[in-house]
Amino acid sequence: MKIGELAKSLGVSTDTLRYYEQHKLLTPSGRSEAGYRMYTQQQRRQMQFILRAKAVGFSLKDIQELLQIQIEKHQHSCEEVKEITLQKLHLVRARIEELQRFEQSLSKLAQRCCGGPESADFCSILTALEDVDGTCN
Amino acid sequence: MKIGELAKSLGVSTDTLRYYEQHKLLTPSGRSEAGYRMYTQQQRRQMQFILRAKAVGFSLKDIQELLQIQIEKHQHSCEEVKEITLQKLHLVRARIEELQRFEQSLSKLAQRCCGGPESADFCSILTALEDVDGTCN
DNA sequence: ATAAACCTTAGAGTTAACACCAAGGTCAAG
DNA sequence: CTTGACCTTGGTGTTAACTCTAAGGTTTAT
Repeated sequence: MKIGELAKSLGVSTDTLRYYEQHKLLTPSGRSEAGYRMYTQQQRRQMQFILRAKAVGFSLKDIQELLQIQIEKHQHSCEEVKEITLQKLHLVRARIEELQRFEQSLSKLAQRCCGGPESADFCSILTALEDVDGTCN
Repeated sequence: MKIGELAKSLGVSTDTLRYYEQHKLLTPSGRSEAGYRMYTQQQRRQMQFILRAKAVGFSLKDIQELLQIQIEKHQHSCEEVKEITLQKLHLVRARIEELQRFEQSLSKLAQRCCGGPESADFCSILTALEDVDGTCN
């Protein structure tokens, strides 16, 4: 299968497939006479693995590791795989907490602001950001 | 006050202050004879405004808008300010939801994996990522 | 035979918010 | 008078995951 067919069948761009090749995530099985990249069902499955891993939040760098392990499964342990997963989980949770702090601050600011058409001279949002004691949180 | 003094008093780098100047967030009040940037208390307050806005999750681009409004308050309405705040709030919430989906998937994957020292041949995480019906969510 | 659709490489551009570097000028203290 | 701390500009580097462009070769359908 040529790059365009694989791309279309998975809903990604050909650029993405070439990018993944460059970054050692998916190597075509070979080249046609004209130099075109050729892919088999095996590569298609690997690309699906990549897409599923992306869908659960793994970065391409994580996925590289996971692929390495997947390809040589019996040389690796469950522990390794779980470790990668847990690390990502912690990272995601930390980011969620940071964003939740933002959410708290922003929703409080928004709640206290009348949001009307009057001049912003006494806007509570601006005041909060200006003043030392403006409650931004 | 010179750039280094302002920077130190606010816990930012001089690079940051120059960057903000380039991006129209904070312009020094003038230059000394030697060409050094000079700042007044007014600029210091503006920088604090910027830092507080950053702390609640606004991007520098948002802050540009907010500053514009703050500087010419009576030509703008509360509505505008609240609109910026609400837009950011929606964006933050959307990002949180995306990350929470990641969190769900990752924690389920992690829970089902034994994480032991045995070979990854039958690792449930890898299996989930490989199979069409592998429950990644 | 030619046009449309596909493929190739290499490289630049995108976004955010800085950090870092080089080469040089300035200022205060001892 | 010299050392060290500070300042200047202009430029490059960082991270992630692509996207786009240019200039050209290939295949397929009519």
